[in-house]
Amino acid sequence: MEDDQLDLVFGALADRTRRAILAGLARADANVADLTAMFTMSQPAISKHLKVLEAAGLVSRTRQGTMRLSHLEAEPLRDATGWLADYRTYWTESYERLDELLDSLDSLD
Amino acid sequence: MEDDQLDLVFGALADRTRRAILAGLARADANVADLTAMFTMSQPAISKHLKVLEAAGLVSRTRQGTMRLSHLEAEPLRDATGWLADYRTYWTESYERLDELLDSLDSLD
DNA sequence: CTTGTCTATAACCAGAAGGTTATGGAGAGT
DNA sequence: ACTCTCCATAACCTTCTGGTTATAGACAAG
Repeated sequence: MEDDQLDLVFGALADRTRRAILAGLARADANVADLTAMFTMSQPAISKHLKVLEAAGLVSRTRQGTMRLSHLEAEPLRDATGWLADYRTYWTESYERLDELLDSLDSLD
Repeated sequence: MEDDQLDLVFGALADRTRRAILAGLARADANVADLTAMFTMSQPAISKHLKVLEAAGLVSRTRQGTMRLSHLEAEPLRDATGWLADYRTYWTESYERLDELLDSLDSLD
């Protein structure tokens, strides 16, 4: 993965509002009004966050009548995970939580 | 993991210089002068980056005579990976690279 | 104790980030 | 055509960020 792309992805994830937006979109696609209702924040602020997420490739959007539906695109999250995985050999703590993570990853198939 | 902590970790990873510093520290501990030599950047700039990494818990530092050795603390990277793992079910692309990642994670024990 | 090396800190700067309010444009319905 | 809703954009403000240079502090060695 390109450094530029990682900048955008990690940068997008560095804001808790954007992480919360992703969490919301994980449950269901949503329009801007829906997302604005989820936060104590103005609608333009949400639109800006969506633009950041879109630039990072984490969200795609389609017109649906007068609305614009935001959809989670989780692919870059895998790429980011791939980058992080390079450091797994340096995870030095007890393996409890690591096992947990591995279990959850294994449960994929 | 706390939201505050994730802010710091993802924020720290959002800069390519800091990611490169982590990559360097993965190979060996290093002092500020060493790291400064690795980049076309002033020493204070590197010190600032180290401060950010330290705040995120990704680097610890010990005095070694007149030097200060920086040491990689990868634990927060695992926490970040854990957060990202919640989205694994939304990785929609072909499973080739995912399998690769799972293999590498499995090879841990 | 003076000198030299390594690092931190201060002061500064330009630009990016994250928020606001105000406004304008696009579609659907009447 | 009007209107209402949904959303984007512009303009603005404040704070944070990432860099700089200049300087001061800590430690080792003469």
